[in-house]
Amino acid sequence: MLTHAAEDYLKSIYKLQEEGGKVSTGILAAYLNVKPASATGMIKKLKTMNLVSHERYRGVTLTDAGKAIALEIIRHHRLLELYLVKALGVPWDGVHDEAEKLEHVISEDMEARMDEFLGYPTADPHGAPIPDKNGVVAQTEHIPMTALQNGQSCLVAEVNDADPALLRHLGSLNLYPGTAFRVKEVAPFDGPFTIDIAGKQVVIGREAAKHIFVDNVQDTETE
Amino acid sequence: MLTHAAEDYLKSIYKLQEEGGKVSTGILAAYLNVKPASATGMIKKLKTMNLVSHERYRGVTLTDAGKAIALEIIRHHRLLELYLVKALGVPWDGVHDEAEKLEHVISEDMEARMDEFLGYPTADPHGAPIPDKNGVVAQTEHIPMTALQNGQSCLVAEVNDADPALLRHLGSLNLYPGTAFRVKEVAPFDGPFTIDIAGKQVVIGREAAKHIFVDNVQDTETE
DNA sequence: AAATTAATTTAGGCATACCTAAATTATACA
DNA sequence: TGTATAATTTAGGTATGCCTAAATTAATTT
Repeated sequence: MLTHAAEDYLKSIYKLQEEGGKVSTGILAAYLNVKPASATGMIKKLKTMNLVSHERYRGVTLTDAGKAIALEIIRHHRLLELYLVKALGVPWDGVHDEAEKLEHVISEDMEARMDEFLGYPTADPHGAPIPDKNGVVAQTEHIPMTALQNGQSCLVAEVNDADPALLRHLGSLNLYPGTAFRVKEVAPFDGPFTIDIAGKQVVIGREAAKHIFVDNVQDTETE
Repeated sequence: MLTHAAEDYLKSIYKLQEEGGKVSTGILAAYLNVKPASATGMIKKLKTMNLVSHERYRGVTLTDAGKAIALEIIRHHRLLELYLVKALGVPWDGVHDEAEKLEHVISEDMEARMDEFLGYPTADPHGAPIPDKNGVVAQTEHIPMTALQNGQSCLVAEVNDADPALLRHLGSLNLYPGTAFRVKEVAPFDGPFTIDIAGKQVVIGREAAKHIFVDNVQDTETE
């Protein structure tokens, strides 16, 4: 069995690979709040286990075996987040940290039981896809909110789960995945967004908007 | 924060203190499947943290602070066991190992939410008392089944949770805490027990009986 | 009381996973 | 192309928690 740290490295490499592309030692170290030298050491170890490919100075890539483990951990994490919200009523800004600890520890049996309890869900409370038990991730098209134009309407698809304070803020505005809103005004020079949501008018700062992703974007009349 | 290993030591010292009395380095090491030298090392560390008292060659005792932590971990473990049975339908012979891993990892918030979900229970699925959130353990009088005489009836109070195979066996006989039975015959020379349980007649081997504890013992007519 | 046996502790080592500091390699620019 | 800068790796050190083997202390037996 792998150590928790090794699992965290694999998970992080997967995520960085998804969004960025090339995963350098430095990027990985920064992402994990660890010094580059420490990342070098772990990469070496993972390489001997055939979980990553690595060429000096050229970055890491997951092997199929490494990717399978990364997806398994991500599946645990996201199932746990949803389970904590649905079964125990934990607020959505609290589930990330709890799941971060539990994901390394639960058995396959518990994973299966939570999956069944939740009705085989495909997204966690923040809208991130839950890989199925074979590691298949439903492909989704999420557009950054910052790309929206005046007058466009859409559905919240996903929000970044890392910052609890941001999540509390978004929760207070009801910006949960699945919620519809319409862009009323985008202030110039990278200013804030004014949106219509559930009949109310709300201002979303640029920084917050960067952490929100949407889909079902449609052009509507600007009044 | 304490390491998982340190928590396991405190928990084990507490349990050995409960049943036995004096906890020697060797007993503790054997209980934890560790060499005596390793136990010596951890005891030293726990002593510097004022969690145990220790005199060379005279055994360990928990300080109040150490006892509080031990009870906290035991509370986690037993709440988790009951939660896994009630909320996720895990069979009672599977919950011990799962709880053993989770007990070190759950937050106080999760502990409180499980406690509420379960209705502030006082015993785990094996009948062991769950300390309350202040570390108070309800005192119970559990008599070993091996002390029962012909014709006595009683309620199952607690069974040893360590051996899954035994638990499966007891489960198949419906010997869960709370279940009533009556001793029909005790075979001489430390032989097996024949009991009446839910209308059926069942034979319980001596070894199994050692792991069963009862209460509400009453003398009934021997037919 | 001395000698044997058992329990405990000390000493020294290993693996994990982190760190800092120094050395190396690659890249960018003048 | 040579040199400065940035990224990466190597080298050596820390702490945890385990191990074995040797030394010490206590308890038991005769």
